[in-house]
Amino acid sequence: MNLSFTEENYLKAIFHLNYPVNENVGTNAISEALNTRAASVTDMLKKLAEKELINYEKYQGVSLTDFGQKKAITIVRKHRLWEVFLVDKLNFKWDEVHDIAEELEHINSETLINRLEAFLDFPKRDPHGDPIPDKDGVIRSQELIPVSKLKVGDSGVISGVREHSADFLKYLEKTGLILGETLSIAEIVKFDSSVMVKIKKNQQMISREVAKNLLIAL
Amino acid sequence: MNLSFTEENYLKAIFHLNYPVNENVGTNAISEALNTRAASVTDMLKKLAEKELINYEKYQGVSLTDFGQKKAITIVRKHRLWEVFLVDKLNFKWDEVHDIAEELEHINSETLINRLEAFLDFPKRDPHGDPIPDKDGVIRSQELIPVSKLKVGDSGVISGVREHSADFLKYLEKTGLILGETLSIAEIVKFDSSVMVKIKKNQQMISREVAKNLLIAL
DNA sequence: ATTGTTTTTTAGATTAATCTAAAAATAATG
DNA sequence: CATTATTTTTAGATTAATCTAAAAAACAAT
Ligand SMILES: [Mn+2]
Ligand SMILES: [Mn+2]
Ligand SMILES: [Mn+2]
Ligand SMILES: [Mn+2]
Repeated sequence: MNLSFTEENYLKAIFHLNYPVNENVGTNAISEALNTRAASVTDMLKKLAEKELINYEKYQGVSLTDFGQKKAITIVRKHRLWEVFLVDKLNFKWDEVHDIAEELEHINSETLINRLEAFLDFPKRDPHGDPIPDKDGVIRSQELIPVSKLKVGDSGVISGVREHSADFLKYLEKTGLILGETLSIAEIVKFDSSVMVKIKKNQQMISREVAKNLLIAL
Repeated sequence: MNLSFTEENYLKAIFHLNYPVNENVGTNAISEALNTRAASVTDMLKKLAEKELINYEKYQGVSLTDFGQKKAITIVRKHRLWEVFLVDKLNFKWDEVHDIAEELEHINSETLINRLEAFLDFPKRDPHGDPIPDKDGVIRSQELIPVSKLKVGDSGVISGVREHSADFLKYLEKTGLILGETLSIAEIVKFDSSVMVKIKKNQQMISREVAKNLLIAL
């Protein structure tokens, strides 16, 4: 079955909203994620349910069917592979690729995406540390912990972000909080839960907000 | 101004239909090229005229404005650069790339396409021999002549095709009529204008239909 | 249990892109 | 040039995706 861009965007939004937990997603959550009105979402949910892509019962929220999940994962796979292409081959920065990938993810060709994956040497993660689903839709995700959950003395490798806005990514880049760097916790400020972190020989303070959105592999 | 995929496809169709001649294009010609009904075309022409992308007067056919021409050329540029990418980097065959490029050509990012061009080493022609417009929309086209216009004894380099169907391209590939090969005319059959051509040491017969669609640089 | 708040759905419109059927304009032909 | 044939446009509908305003259901809190 061939889906419209819009339908694909809905599926992907639902996927992200209930991953990895599998709770039902509400209409309002989707409408916020997609910048549409709740009424529009209801209409679309009916259509997606009709196509057996989601499980939908009035007023109860939705979840993806296996079929819908498969479709959603394919879109995520394409999105992330294209991001790798943009960064690795075309020298885009990690804060510049999202919108372009948002369009490229809808290009329709399984061969294309499999060849792209091979061309990129089967990357495991995208430029933001997010895992790339394989051809069969399997996601090998590593457990990552936000800096805000660490204790003084803990250390680990910066491996992902929870927030993908260009502003946040640029901030991280500028202050050296880059994927792959080893980070340790020097101090947690009682007053506002700011965190003093150490990377290489440098110490720097990050806000709790930043700490919550920066993910570490232990 | 941001155009829809549909609007872009109309502009490109109009461009191809009156290139390089600059005669007005009729409604029916467009409707055939795009597989839509003439009535739909009329509606769209009004909209494109409203946006000053085409010159349109009822019953008189249309031509692109400078602005529309610029837009159309950008789409052609993107189409052809993506085709080069698919063939050169992802190992697609020249008969497999058209449909995918048909989608990729609508991805919206000037930076993307300029970087892609650099990544591909500024190719001058796409896999079918068609010239790639530069960043400023300039098309450096070489004069190509169909084999059907040549005389016995003439020779030149196979440099393009007039027909882009996969069937035709596969046929050429299989029979060794490949871009870059030098071809000469051994004989023209009086009866049906079939042409005996010579490539390397091999002679082979091609129909007039094929001869009309195979282009040679002298 | 009643009332108030939030979430979700329905009702009714709108816009883009398409279609069929029929009318109008243009082009071709005897 | 009058008549036919072809091309193009209009009229009127349809489908997808959206919206606003209002009703209905679900949830929360006295
Ligand atoms: Mn998208
Ligand atoms: Mn990403
Ligand atoms: Mn296209
Ligand atoms: Mn081409």
